[in-house]
Amino acid sequence: MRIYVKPNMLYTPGMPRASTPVSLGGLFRALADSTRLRLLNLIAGREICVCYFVGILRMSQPKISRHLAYLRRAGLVSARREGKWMHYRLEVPADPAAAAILRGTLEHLQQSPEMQRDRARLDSACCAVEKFVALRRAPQPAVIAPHEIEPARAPRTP
Amino acid sequence: MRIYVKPNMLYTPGMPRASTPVSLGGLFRALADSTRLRLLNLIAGREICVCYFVGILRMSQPKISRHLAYLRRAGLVSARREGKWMHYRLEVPADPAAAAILRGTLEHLQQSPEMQRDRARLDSACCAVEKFVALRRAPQPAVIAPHEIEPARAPRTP
DNA sequence: CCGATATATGCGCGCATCCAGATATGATCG
DNA sequence: CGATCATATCTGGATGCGCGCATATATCGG
Repeated sequence: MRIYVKPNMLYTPGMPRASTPVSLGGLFRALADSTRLRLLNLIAGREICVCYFVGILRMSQPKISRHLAYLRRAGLVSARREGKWMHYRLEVPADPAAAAILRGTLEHLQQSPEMQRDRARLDSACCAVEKFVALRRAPQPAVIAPHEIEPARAPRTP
Repeated sequence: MRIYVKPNMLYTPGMPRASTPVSLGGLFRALADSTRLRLLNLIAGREICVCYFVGILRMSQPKISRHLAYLRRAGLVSARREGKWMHYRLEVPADPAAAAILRGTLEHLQQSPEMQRDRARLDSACCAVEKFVALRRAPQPAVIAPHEIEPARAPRTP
């Protein structure tokens, strides 16, 4: 059940090196692009398939895919294949500092008008798929339980 | 009382465009470099002169100066000239989201061993200047009152 | 197997950003 | 003024990174 990492997959230059232990520098590099911020904003709390991103952000599919790959290499999202579709979900960095910063960032993003618009488009796309997503039977985004994406919120967990 | 911006100063390419209203993307770009993170870690809470950075981080003076210029253009630090010396201090972004993220980042940086080492070197440099700073009479870093750099932190402020 | 579909990757361009080394600028001192 | 010091900027080369376009890969339906 490998998660889409081909055995002979080349190192694609221009991607953050660390994949699991996101250093803060790596985290910020991953966040330093508005397309990736919009993707993260949409992905927060749900598991979404790529076609929604393409339809909602109205960007080319390779561009979306490339940024998702960047986020995947940075350890901020993970992918699950289901048939033809790839579902992305937020992945909480192992480094607690990085996790806290990411969480705070996502929180602040929700106050941006553009981000709210994106989320609204996603919500309506879930009810009227063909309106935004040019795909016939695109799978619905699945909401993820809050505790799955907001770790270490509790005071103490041994 | 212009703050070191020469009237005919060229636009230095490769710097973030926005200087005052730091968008989140701009903030993250400014934070996406480990040298700048180390500088911010040292600068947090003090007003420091450039020569300390050079001595403590053991990097070339132009490199330090360039990253400080980057941070200055990003609106994260400001500079004050005093004779030959330039003193840098943290500048809180106008955007409250950016300010919160910056504050949180600085907080988390303090837990990194490398950052703690840097701060320790700075502390001892204040007592034994010539040991780290290769300058004759380098001015001492001045501590800045917490409320000046940590806005809206607190119900309580001594 | 074949074609369609969903997604990922290769390639090339252009600009941003890194760095080291050289040099310019601004201030102080003799 | 001229020397010196602290700092900033320029130069040039290597690399990072975003983009569009073309193409590869994986899966599904017939």
